[in-house]
Amino acid sequence: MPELPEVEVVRRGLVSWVRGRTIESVDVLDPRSIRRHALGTEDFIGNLQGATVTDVVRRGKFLWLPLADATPDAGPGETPRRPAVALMAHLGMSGQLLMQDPEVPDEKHLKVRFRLSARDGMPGELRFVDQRIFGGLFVTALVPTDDGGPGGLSESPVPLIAEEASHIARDPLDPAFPFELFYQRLRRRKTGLKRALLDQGLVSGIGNIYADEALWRAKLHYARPTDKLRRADAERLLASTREVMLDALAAGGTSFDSLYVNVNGASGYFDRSLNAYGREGQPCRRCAEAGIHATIRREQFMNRSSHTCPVCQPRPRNGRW
DNA sequence: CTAATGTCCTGTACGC
DNA sequence: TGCGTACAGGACATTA
Repeated sequence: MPELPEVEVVRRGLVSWVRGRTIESVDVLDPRSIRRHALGTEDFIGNLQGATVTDVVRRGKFLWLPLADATPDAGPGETPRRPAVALMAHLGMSGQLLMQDPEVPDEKHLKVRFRLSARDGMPGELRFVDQRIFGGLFVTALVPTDDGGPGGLSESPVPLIAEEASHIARDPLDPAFPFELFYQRLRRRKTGLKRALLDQGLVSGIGNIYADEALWRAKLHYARPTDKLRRADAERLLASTREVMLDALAAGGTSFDSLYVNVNGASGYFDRSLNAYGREGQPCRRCAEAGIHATIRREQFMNRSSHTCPVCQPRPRNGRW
């Protein structure tokens, strides 16, 4: 279940394999994986064939490969022949981007194959594998951004952002994350804290797992009203998301059922240090250390599971906080 | 405009 | 054993 740390692990893993290489051919084995490409399979392939990958860039959980035309650039002062575009990827629940030798048999859920120009010692194919098909690929325009580039943790940020990701907020690990703007928007909302954390337009990169982990770490309940949240609580919560994500990043991403693996196919192992998510019925570690017996509780919220400690994350009463 | 709900998907786990 | 059902959830469309 890739969230920001997993997507960033994929980005870092991918960049040295694909930068500077040309897409020679594309196989779309399941058109459902490119359903967000409105103009269809032929147009998708036509946009990619012959294009050269210049970078791998991330905003929130969106990942894109900016493309350059394979043909020589237009002369000075002339307009480029084609508008700037990128190959966009979202991993959804179970998406993987794998570098693979052509000899390796197709994965069971292989959806799209890219044959790349040969390079010594490097696998010849980039493969998009996705079991649950919540993820997908499409071609998007690159457009100017007024907030200093895509941000994220990209190595070479360019002043262009993928159009389909331009509504996505910066993430908590982004040095340019605008805390004041975030806090003001949070206060203007009338909803629960977790719902706001999962809104990628407010703060990006957080999914169900890290939302539960960050709320646990900050000792905040998911239903805390956002319109009354104190600045200190918001700051602590943001710091908690950063800590959880940095731990996961250091471990190479989280993995639960081996659906998620990084670009080279290796699973992460951060799941062993989760404190709330998936720990229903088990003791709250923080309370246990204080000599208090408390059991992690799982509740349905927003059609998904929320994990809290009833002792150190008390439910708000009448919204009076 | 905001907030909340429904939809897309497949594989696994589990009760009977 | 097989069958049905619940569950996992990111992003966006739809509804209120």
